[in-house]
Amino acid sequence: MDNEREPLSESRTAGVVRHLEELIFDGDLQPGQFLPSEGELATAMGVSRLTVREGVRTLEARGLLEVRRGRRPAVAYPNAAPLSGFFAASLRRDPRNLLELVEVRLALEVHGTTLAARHATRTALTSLDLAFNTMSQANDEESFNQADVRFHAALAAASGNQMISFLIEAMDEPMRESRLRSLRGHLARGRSMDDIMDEHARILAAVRDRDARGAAEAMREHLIQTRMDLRTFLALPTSDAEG
Amino acid sequence: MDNEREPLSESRTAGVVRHLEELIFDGDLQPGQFLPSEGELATAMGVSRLTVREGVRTLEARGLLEVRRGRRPAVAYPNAAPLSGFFAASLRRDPRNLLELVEVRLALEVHGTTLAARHATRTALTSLDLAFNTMSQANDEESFNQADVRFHAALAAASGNQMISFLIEAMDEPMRESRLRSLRGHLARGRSMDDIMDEHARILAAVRDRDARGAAEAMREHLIQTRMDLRTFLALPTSDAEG
DNA sequence: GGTTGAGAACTTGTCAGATATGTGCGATGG
DNA sequence: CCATCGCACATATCTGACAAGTTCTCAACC
Repeated sequence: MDNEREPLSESRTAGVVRHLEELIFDGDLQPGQFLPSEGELATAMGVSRLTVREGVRTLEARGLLEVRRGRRPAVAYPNAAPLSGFFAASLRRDPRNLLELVEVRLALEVHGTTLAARHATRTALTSLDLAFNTMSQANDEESFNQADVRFHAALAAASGNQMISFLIEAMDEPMRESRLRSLRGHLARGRSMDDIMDEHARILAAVRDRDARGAAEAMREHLIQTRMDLRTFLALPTSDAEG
Repeated sequence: MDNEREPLSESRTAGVVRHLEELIFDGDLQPGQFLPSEGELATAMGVSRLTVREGVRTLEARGLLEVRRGRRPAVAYPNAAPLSGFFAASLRRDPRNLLELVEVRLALEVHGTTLAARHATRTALTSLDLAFNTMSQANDEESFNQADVRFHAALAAASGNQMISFLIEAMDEPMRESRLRSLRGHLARGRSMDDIMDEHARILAAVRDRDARGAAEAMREHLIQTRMDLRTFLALPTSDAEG
């Protein structure tokens, strides 16, 4: 019972999508540069403007094009929007996916921290310092969380691996709410803000010392604590297994 | 000089997208179920069918809808297509991103293996066995690689974390070509297929023994070898740093 | 009664043409 | 030289129409 059936010939919209992809990838178009207008593309490809529009929409949703009224479509700078959309949709579909996302984040951040300890440039370390200081001076939950996000983003950036950066960044927005919950759980467990600052301080020190293993371990411990905080808030068993 | 300008009121298409998202997420529509037809949606939302179509296309690109000619749009089952598209686009934009992807994969697979050792069900172990045996009996490059992919996919699935599974799966297709390169590099380094099988055997054994730490370590070593293989093929320095 | 098959009804895919509105550039005037 | 005002161009959206694929209905047939 193979119910799958390939269309005999790809739809015109699919053809437009492929054509546009070729323009973007193989057409020597740099991010920020403009494509021909919808009308021009339509006549060039022998389809109606409507069909071009649908293709353009598809590539916009994939984060490859930037469309604004009155301007021609522009090649987008690489960005994490598609990832962000994916994670956000996963969470909206089933909030239980939050715990899965936390695991992904743990894996990526621990490895990212390893890389950061090895490759962080001076400027990367500077922005890491900045975020850390902002955190320590924050006097309300909101600004603290904001600085916390910036710290982790700066650390991901320090890894020199943009893919990791994008993934971390993409999870920030969908997990914004969970950060608050985690903080509540943290306090509910009788722990203080100083603990959190200590954890971050250890990470920062190890990265600065180029101690890859120590930095990874510090990050791992921090994220395991965070995971327990979240589980506490969600009233789930707080297994303290290490990984 | 803030050149950003928010549109005074969101475009109608954006409104349609939000409306459709609400239908999908909050509308008690299960994957596989159908939305109202484009025409019905159009009259219900007071826009033209064209506008509805653009919204539908957007959500299709995000992996939330499945559209086929003659049928109404259906809610899609959660899938990794958007992730796959993202990774593929990243690689097409700049093949150097391959090494970054390898790092992401290392982070996720190592952690996924840890989870697999802890949580793998009996059936998950069975399919892992199956993939392993298929690998060992493969007699050409193509079928070997195919079984290799299945082994890693089964391992990711055994972690019980669908998010990790999706991410691994999403990287498979874009990295298909690199797998061949890695194999070439492997042989170029004077190593044999038996080495690869040994590495996999160690992983499998540790997972079976519920030895989370050992499984993670075996996977890490395997992926570091693979990374070196790839670097050899690409004629890059093969740093053997651990992480 | 159950099965099959031909349409009918519905739905998406695509086209054409038209209007509204935002962008950018160049002419114009101070 | 510089600000401003149009005008050409581009996207956003609508209407109406037809082609082509899918599903449902119902009658004819075994």
